[in-house]
Amino acid sequence: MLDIKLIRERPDFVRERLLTRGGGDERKIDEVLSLDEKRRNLLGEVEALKALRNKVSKEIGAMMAQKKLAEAEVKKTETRAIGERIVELDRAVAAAEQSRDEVLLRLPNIPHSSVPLGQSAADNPVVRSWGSQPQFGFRPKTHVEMCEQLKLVDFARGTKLTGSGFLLYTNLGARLERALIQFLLDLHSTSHGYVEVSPPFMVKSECMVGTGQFPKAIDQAYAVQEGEDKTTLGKLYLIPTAETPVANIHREEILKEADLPINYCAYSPCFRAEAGAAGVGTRGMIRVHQFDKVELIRVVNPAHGYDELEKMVGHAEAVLQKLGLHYRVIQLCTADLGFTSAKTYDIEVWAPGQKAYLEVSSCSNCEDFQARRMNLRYKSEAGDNRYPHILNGSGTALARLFVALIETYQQSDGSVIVPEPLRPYLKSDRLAAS
RNA sequence: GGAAGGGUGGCUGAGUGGUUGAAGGCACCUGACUCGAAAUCAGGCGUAGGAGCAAUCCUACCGGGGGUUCGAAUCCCCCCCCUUCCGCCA
Repeated sequence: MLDIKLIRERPDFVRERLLTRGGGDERKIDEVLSLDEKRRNLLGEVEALKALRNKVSKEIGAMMAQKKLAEAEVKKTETRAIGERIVELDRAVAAAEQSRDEVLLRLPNIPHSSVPLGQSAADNPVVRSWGSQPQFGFRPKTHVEMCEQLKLVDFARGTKLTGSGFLLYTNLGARLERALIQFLLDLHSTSHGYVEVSPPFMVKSECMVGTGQFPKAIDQAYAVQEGEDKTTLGKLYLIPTAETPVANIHREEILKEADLPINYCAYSPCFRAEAGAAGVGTRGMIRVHQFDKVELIRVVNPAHGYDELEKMVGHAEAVLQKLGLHYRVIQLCTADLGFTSAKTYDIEVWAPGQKAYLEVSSCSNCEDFQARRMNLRYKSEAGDNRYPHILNGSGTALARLFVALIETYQQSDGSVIVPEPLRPYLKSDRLAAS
């Protein structure tokens, strides 16, 4: 959530920055300002009345103590009307505040000044790349062919169980998935200084608001119903990423400055309705409704937010380097930036069977945008409460990593060589049809 | 799910309708004393919103929400959480 004070004091700056996103949100600034002014006017009015009521009530108390009962009764009768007016105005203030916040909660974050201007994803610059596209002496297969031949994933039965976009990993496929999760968690927790956590896979709507999925993207979430109790429907949501529960761990808290930075890594399945994406890359494992991911979350001092973002990208890149997978890092331009992010790098891994780069990580600094929504603060050395920067990065998403891995390491005989770092986890150096 | 007890400031712990944003203690900060420290003494010490150039002032907050009242931490209703016991259960 943007700071209402910033909008009040520098509306032109906010409008100009939002304009670079191309979403038309800058047009809502006037609405926010007028709702905010309405709220403040009502607030001033009701607070003056409350001050009056408090004063009179004390006077009544004093009269009662002096046994001037008749006089007190007269005052009480006079004051009754003030109370009624206060109730009305309180409701009006709450309504104005709610209207203001409804608009405010749907405004995206302001892009950082270092983010390149652009009109679409086509304008995202490539920052660097690592390795090179592997060459094959044969036509490389797609992961779909390979999964079927090696029986790594049973697409048909996954669909039978739940529907399209849900995967049934089988045998060595299931083992590989589990090996990858463990490899990733071990790497980040032992080599990169992240504390491993294992969060709930369902959260309350407050958490979804905190990390920015709600209210705007509520159509992308799966809501849960408890047993036959229909009143519970919509109270809990399946998480679209571990970022949601993990970034909210300290919501409503005031941390100490010395507690920062806080670094968490977590595995979770991710549930995404992908509403409106039907028909787009629906075949195979590239775009599914449930996938595994290891997420990195950092809560840092704002002074170091952007240095820490660079480091976090490095942590995600280390995954692909260790696995020997060719990738490139791109920076999202203003038009492609996610709702909560001020600056984002995406990491795209090369998948030879797809002849395409697949996004396996997105690393963002959301600055204080999420901290403000979840009321997460830290007490500075100076003694005042401030909002920390919250960073999130995939380290990395699994279904696509799985794809890149088997497509990259496929052999002419149809088997897959397992890269060195995974062998201890998989207890095998090769995936082959049995 | 049932029963009982309980949720007050960083901690502890008073407070059952009227200068209580909240006694006392601990912790913390500043000053005095001291070569320095400890002890002691004096003062300070919550969060948020609003008005104001500022000093400062006002409003709200005692788990959350609603109600009664001129006035609620205190009374009433609903909900949440914690502890213990019982039931159920991987």
